Amino acid sequence: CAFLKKLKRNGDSALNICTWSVWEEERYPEGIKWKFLEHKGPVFAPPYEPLPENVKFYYDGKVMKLSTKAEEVATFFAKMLDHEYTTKEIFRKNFFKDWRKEMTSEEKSTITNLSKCDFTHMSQYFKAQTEARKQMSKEEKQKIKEENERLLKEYGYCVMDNHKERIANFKIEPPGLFRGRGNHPKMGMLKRRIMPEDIIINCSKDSKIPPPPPGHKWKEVRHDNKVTWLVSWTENIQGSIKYIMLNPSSRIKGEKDWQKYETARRLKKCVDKIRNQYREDWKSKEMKVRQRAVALYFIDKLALRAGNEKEEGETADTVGCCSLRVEHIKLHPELDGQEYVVEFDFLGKDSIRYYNKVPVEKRVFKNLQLFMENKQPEDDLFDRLNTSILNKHLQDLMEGLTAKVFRTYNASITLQQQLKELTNPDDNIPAKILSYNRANRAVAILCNHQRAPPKTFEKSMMNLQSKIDAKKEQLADARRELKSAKADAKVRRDEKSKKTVESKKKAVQRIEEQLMKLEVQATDREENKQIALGTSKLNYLDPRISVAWCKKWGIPIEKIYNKTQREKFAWAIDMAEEDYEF
DNA sequence: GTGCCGACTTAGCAAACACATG
DNA sequence: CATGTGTTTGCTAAGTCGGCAC
Repeated sequence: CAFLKKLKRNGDSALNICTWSVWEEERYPEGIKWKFLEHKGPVFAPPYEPLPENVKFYYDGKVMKLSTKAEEVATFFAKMLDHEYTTKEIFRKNFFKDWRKEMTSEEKSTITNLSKCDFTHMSQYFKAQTEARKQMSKEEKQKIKEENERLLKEYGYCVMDNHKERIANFKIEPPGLFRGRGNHPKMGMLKRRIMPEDIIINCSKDSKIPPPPPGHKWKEVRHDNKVTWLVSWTENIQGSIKYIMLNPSSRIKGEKDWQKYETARRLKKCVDKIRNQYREDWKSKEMKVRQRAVALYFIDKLALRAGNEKEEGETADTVGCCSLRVEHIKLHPELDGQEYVVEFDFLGKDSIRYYNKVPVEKRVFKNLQLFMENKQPEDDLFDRLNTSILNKHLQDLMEGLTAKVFRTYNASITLQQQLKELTNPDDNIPAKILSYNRANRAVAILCNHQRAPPKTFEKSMMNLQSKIDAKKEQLADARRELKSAKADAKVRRDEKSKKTVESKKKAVQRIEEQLMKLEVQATDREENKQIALGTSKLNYLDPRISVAWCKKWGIPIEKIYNKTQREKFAWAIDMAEEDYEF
């Protein structure tokens, strides 16, 4: 459809005109995700293989032979022995409770104290296994690789409408011990083995329905074309549903991704109005409206998440904007020469700490003081607000607007601005890429995408530094050689020595360039110590901005996106020209 | 409104892999 | 060719948000 393709090229939203994809030949009515879906079902975790006889478990110093079920769960713990969390009280308590459920009554009556359990022999056995796997011959490794490829080929793809699509996670999660992030009350609980009887298959009626493993039945086979998943089951820790879905490279995911950025671009058009509106609302007579307006200001300015309520005791204690509590902020009328500073300190998604001191407008500050009046530290800051109220309001301001759109919008617009600001036309490619990474980094910092500093960070920095030192020496040598060659040429005045000068010059230049590249690399790495760029790149930055930037400055797209990322963003690579504006 | 569920996106970490280096 | 290092991929937990029942 040439018309739609042109719309796409111009970056205009075809979505405003129709809700189906320009990639798809056929149109879908509202809510319909596909017409035909065929797949081979999931791959189950390999069955438990009992330990060899010579691997012993000891209870209270004495050898004890465990039943297969109890042994399996014991191996989960043994495999984690080196990990810090097996020392944690909650982890141990949860594990022991669930382990006991798997024991025979005899085992249950004997094994009453986890501290008397000795898993070290089992642990050593697994370590030896890991080691042996590493030492495998090339042929053996090749064989495993081929087996994996076979599995991928057989189960890793499906047919959705007229396309063969890659499946994201076709393997069922194996049983093990649950480890939540942060201080999770359920850490150590047994994540049970998923059986075909737990599995719901979703595919089209007229497709070849995947057969369950011999001797088993599916829980259900359904034909729901209003959803995108192929397989689902209910997980036993939180009771939530898990899905098998398509890879980000698929039409259905790509289209959704595109749509997400188009919504963010629509926000761009009305964000000024919305900002004026919430600034007005700071003065509202209604408490609810004021809270809503201050929360929205945080979401917009600081890219905070919406912050749904969570069930207490079921998950780690983390918050987002609407669920902030009084204890998470401190108000400083004056701090380090700045007025009206709010100090945030709370755990967000994945228990990542958000710590920030932000000067805010006086009205916001005064409102916060008001919201905190007569409250305990553990009380909600925005007691008249939740995500549902906020999102309903946002919906009124713009169709399709929700709290998370602000994160997408601010991330993408920041990238675009930073790229404009930081890219120096005279820079060479590595320096331009450094600029790109810095722009990316600005976004990651905004979104608080942190990572644990790599374990080998210091060492790797030192290695890089010594490389730089070596290169500097090499450069000094090359310069000396050039100098003497020049002197030589002056005396001799023949062609050969002139040529030598030229080649020495080139050598110096080459080394200078290499040195610069290394120094750029060092800067980049140092600045990136605790920052994770991947998440924003993958989820928040309109890929068309990056594609356009690459085109504009002649940077090969491979320098910015690796293979997987290029597959995910194929739609954008295909679509964006160098003049694309977010 | 509130609580709950279902579907989907977003997230950091660890294992696997690829590639450079000695 | 082994080894070490940086990059990529896999894994799955943890969010968002809409819809439904009460």
